[in-house]
Amino acid sequence: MSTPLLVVVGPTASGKTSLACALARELSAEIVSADSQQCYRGLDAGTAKPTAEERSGAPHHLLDVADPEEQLDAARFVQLADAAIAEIARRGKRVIVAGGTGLWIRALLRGLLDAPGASGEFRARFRGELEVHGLAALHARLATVDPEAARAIRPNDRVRIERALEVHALSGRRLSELQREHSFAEERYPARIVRLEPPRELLQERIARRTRTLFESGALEREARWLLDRCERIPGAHRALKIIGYGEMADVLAGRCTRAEAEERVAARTRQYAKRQRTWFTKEYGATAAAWPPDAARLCAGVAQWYEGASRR
RNA sequence: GCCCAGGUAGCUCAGUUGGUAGAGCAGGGGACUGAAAAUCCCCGUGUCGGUGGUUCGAUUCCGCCCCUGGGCA
Repeated sequence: MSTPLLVVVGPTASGKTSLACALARELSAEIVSADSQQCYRGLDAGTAKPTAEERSGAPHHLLDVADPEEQLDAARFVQLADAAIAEIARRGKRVIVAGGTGLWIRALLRGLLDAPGASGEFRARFRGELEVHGLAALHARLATVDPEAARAIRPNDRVRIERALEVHALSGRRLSELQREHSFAEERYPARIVRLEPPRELLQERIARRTRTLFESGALEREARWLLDRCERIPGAHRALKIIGYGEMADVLAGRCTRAEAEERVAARTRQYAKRQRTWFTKEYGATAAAWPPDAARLCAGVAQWYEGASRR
């Protein structure tokens, strides 16, 4: 697996899609999306998925590969992305990875630790115990089976306590040990990072504009209605209501809040999300200078050379 | 014009039997190994509407004034 990857990262609304499309056209590349929400069918405008025009200009992969009730996770993403990358390379095209899900991109580039995947059975049991004993008791249990993980995980972080206990219950191994052994040592692909980092004020303006359009166009409402209908018929679909926008629109449709309140809430959550992404990408790739404002033509020149060198490795 | 209720953090509000005040949200920073648009942690000085008075001390009590609701005329 030595296909070189040009990886475009950045917070939501930073212009990853349009930059990736521009680069793809110039470099004769195809785009692999690394976005944990755009992979779902039916959630388009709400997840700012590339439009049909953008997609026809540059082939995209890993959009619309699951229904909202199907849970895609980091491991599954890596499998799908590996397959897409191999297939693109086989056709002699270059590969651009673009997306905002830091965990998934890191998993693709550096791998995940060798641990069992999510278990529905374990998680159902965990929920039952949480109900009966409370989270503090479960954190205490983690402290007995994996003290190091218990120290690293905050007592209120239900998701991580659950995962650490899950790994131990299913594999008999401590998550903390597996993490130490793995430590992202593996380099799965030669990668060149392009990190988009717009100034805060500009990003907030773009987020406000995008949110405005989402509400004005009626697209979010249409998709939310579709999703709500699906929730009534298909177990697990309600999970998608956590995606920024859909739950808020569901509140509007149920009369729980006004459109203006929902729009403000959506914009705020998007800003907060963008901040988390900025923190992640700065920590992960802060060594490479941020590309802002992005200059597609200049990037192309440097990147084309890099592809040749990296491919020959 | 009169009566009532309010005016405290960017917003919504709590509170101080007189010793200059704190929640939620917003905002800022951070963590993150199969839920990641998720989950979690840290960060709170603001003429307590204005102005006089009482008091050692007033955001708190009293007077007047201004503003916002609601009611009566």
